[in-house]
Amino acid sequence: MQPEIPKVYSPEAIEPHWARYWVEQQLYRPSDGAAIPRFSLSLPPPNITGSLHMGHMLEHTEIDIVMRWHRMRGQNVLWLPGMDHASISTQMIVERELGREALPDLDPGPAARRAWQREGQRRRLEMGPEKFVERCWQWKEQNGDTIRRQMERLGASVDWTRARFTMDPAYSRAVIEVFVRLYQEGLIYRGQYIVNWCPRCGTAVSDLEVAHEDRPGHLWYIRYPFEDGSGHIVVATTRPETMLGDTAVAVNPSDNRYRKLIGRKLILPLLKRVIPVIGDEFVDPNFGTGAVKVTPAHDPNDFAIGMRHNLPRITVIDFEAHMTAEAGPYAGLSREQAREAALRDLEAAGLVEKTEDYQLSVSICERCKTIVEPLLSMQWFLKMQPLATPAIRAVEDGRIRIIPESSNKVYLDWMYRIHDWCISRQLWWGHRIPAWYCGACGEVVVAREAPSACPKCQGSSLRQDPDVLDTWFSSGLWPFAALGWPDQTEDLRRFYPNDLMIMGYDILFFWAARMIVLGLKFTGDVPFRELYIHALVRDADRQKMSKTKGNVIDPIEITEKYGTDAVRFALASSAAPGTDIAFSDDKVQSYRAFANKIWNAGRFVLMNLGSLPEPALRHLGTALEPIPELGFDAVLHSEPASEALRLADRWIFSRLADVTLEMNEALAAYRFHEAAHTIYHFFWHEICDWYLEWVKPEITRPSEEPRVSPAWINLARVFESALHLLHPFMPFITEELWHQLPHTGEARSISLTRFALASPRAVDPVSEKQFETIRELVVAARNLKAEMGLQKEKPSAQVGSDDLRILELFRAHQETVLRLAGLEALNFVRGRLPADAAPVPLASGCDLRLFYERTVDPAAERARLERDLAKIQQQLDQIERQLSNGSFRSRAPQEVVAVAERRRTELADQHHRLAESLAKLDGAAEQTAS
RNA sequence: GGGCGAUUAACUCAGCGGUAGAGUGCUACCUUCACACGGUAGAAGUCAGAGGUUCGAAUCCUCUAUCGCCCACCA
Repeated sequence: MQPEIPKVYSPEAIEPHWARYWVEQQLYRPSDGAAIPRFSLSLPPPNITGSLHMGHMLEHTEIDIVMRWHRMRGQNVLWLPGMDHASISTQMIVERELGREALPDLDPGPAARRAWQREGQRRRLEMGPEKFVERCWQWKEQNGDTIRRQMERLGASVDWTRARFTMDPAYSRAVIEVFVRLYQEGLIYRGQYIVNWCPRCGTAVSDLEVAHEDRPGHLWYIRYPFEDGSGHIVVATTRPETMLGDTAVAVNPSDNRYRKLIGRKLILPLLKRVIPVIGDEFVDPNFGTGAVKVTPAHDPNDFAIGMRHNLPRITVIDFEAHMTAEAGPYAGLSREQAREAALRDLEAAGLVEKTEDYQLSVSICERCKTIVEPLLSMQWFLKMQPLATPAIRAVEDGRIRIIPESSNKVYLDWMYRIHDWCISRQLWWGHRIPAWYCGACGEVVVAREAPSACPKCQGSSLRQDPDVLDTWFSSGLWPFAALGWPDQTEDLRRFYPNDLMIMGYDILFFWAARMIVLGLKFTGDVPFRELYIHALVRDADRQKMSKTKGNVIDPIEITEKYGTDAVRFALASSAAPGTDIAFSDDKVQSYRAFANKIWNAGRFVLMNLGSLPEPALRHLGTALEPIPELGFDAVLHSEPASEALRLADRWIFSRLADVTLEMNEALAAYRFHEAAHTIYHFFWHEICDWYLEWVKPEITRPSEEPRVSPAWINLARVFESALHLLHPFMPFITEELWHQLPHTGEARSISLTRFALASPRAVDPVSEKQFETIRELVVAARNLKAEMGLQKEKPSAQVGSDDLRILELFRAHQETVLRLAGLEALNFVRGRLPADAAPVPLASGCDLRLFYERTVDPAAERARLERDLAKIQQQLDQIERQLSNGSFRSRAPQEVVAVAERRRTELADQHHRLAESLAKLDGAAEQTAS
């Protein structure tokens, strides 16, 4: 007994140690040789804005499982880590920090957050870009470090020597290179267009960063009088304040009500501007009044109409969502105030025909929830159409496989309808746009490096564009830029394209689509061959985790509470593709129990190992060295062993082979939950419940032999094999236990060993069948004992069968059966047992009875028999119904019919014997009664 | 307005054409020398509803209901 192995597993006692060990030993650098096959993946770089959340942990767990699995199958694995500068998020968080420093006394909460944000923004503008960006860098150093420590703690087997940050000088060079080349090809352009403008963030955002929310609102019907006083047209609008910027009213030219009015002039109410009635196909005659007010500067549709009809664009709302001077008397009001004022004035002028309640979809800034204002502004855009075509083809022809398949359609639908991408942001933290403007002649210079003079007029007053690029522009380069592109580095050559990418469905468009587009454009190859889309982690009530709801689970906290392995396993076993994960403490607890089970199984092995003499240990160490697959069954079968051990060993190795194949298949298809359940069940309910119990006497018997018994060797092999299979899911506990097993030679980590023990050759249906037969007997005996209330006793039992081979099998394993079933003795009878003993009929065709002193309550006995009989009856009915169906026999596969036949025979036999026992019982009762 | 997904034991979820499964919880018994974060045995489900295809459907098809998500330039 080694007292230093505690009974209850404490993850905190070993996990930090191995986490450090893996990093310090640099175990997860791929080898330098040209060893193929390789397997590569670039980590979706977490934003430096925060610490890791459960979504990251799920993602990192899934990736780590795949990486460790491939590594243990002998592949040269690169998992490249990194972090993203997250332009807009970081800027907001750093602003809030500044605000908090200025107003430290506010009670934390939504109101305080808003106040800090406002104050922080003010302070940012005060301090200027240089100082602010410096603050961001400080934040990055601090937070990047936190994230890295968290990843280490969670056991991510990444190669830290290759870590990248999206604003590293080398990475920034790639970003500029891409921008310049796209510009030179005419794919990047600059222009005044309607963009989604967030007045709170003070920047343009892309379509994807705008969320839509249905809110109750109104539809106001407003009269626009004709210039000549001959009546009016009624238009319907949800945003009356924008009418100040109207430059036309549009109707559908095919609309008979309005057709003849096209070309006439209206007087725009409130501002008294004269605007024309125009005809445009866009207008839906069936909506509202069939006449639309056109505001080219404040609505994307109207902008398009304006383009077609050459309408003026009048900006009446500014970048802070206040009314401009163009709004006349409303100038200076907020958009909300302007709406009220305009309605009041229209009402007063009798121009509001009616008001209807109306459910409208408002656009809000994904980040700060402020209502987005479509505004005209000068921005940089990337033309997507020409780039989308190859990106569509790559997925359609299978060069990129998206899993699960349903995501394919989502991706393609979006790609087919793609719009140009606004890539400039009015922010300070990020990649500065490499464009310079000449103060003298207005020339725009896009270049890799700051030009010293204007190439057109030689003027020297060049000013760089103050804006930065959308974060996703730079992260879109991740799979190749992180490997050193634009230089043709060795890493790029060896690890690009990546074999796999794993991400959540929430960033499929933001990121996956852009990586595919840019990867194909700049490397001529796909960025990754497979894309696995994982689910989102929600709380126990399926709510999204969010700080405001207060339901966020911190990965480190829960990891410290239950152990990383338990949390990882809980995530992996819940990760069925397609559905989000409802995550709860309960789940983790049950896998902590699993870890404890593994620990104690290990303790059992190691404790007994401790009692072995030194030479025996060396012998075992040698036996545990990886052996070539071919040698496996030779070793298994050549060792002399008792009949009993050979069956248990053959069975467990057969199951081990099955399980290994199943797990490999599941993991290859990213069915993490399936693989997890398979190993869970195998370890607990086969290895622990049956195999360990079966071989226990052999193992616990003290030995002074220099060579350990075959039982020992096989136990150690099974246990080590199970550790191998578990390792990708539970790296810490398996690493610890593996190191405690005797190994000869250099043993650096279980994660670097190759799993070679499970040969398909070990699959042995005969042994599995024999084992099942014995298990049925043991379970039936235990059951009967419990039924009879004999749990505490050790009764004797009798088995009867016509099948001598089964009796022979039981006799050979008599000792084991007695021990596992808790029986005193077992005797064998050729033929069936008498019905008046009310034996239990087994599916294998045997009868089992117990001998006991106590007189049995006939009513209880009867209840048992009736219950069993009813169960059998039901099953029998079902199968008879099936077999009596002629078309089943003629149409179902032969195999299926044969199985059904066999099953019917078994059931009919059991049914017959139960009925017989019941009849005897009734007969006896009648006799007693008479 | 389009599209996708879910609906299976008290709870959380697997299974997705051939005898209804797991974990948790529940019941009874057991502190037996790996483990009470344990062991043994057990109870528990007309697989949302209605049609259809099939020898056979929880599984495929259609419709309905409820819930959830994504996309969309209907003022």
